[in-house]
Amino acid sequence: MISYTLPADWPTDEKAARAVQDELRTRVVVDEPGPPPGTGHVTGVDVAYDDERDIVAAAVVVLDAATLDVVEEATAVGTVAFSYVPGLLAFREIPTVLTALRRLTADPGLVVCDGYGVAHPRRFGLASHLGVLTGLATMGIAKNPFTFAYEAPAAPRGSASPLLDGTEEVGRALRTREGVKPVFVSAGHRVTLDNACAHALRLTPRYRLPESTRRADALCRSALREATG
DNA sequence: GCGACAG
DNA sequence: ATCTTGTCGC
Repeated sequence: MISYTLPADWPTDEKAARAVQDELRTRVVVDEPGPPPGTGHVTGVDVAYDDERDIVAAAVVVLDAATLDVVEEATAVGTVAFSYVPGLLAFREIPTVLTALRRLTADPGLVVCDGYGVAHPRRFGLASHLGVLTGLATMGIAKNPFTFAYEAPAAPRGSASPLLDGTEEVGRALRTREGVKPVFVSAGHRVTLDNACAHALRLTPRYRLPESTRRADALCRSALREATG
């Protein structure tokens, strides 16, 4: 069941947020392969902030998974109700992201977030949180390894190495461009890590970062400029 | 206790 | 995330 509704008891402080994480983290589904790469839709999600006025702009961009052409776009502007705390990013971004998703008429398909899924201290990063709340298949692609360890993947595009929390592989450092710093992929909800990496490669025919997040990044920035000035 | 720390 | 010019390269 797909729902873009923000829970009524959305937390506003760290303690409540951690309690919410502990309750929802048990609902993450990791035994579904997820949509096959190149089929259906892939939706990029990103947000931009104006720290001066506590404003946040979210953008969702639906792409045709086969051609990477834009199918539909939507934005939303809201108030930041949670400060940045590493590990609690979801509480800062999700409210406005849900509003943007609500404005979509197309099926989002697989949602690609700018950040982590289960590669998270509590195995419940932004992508997993969004997945559990909506029921959508989600994954995360981050630009930094957060607190996790990894060995540099081989130079060729497509090379990967495990992203480790101790001895547990929580994600993968994936080389999307030859000889360029890898991106950090993790499963969010209802997708496999292997499948998430396959999607990540299909989304990066030209740049290090996936087309989905590049598109969403550009859109949320312009939405923020429009809302601010 | 202190520093690090996705965006 | 954000503050920020010019510049090298395809």
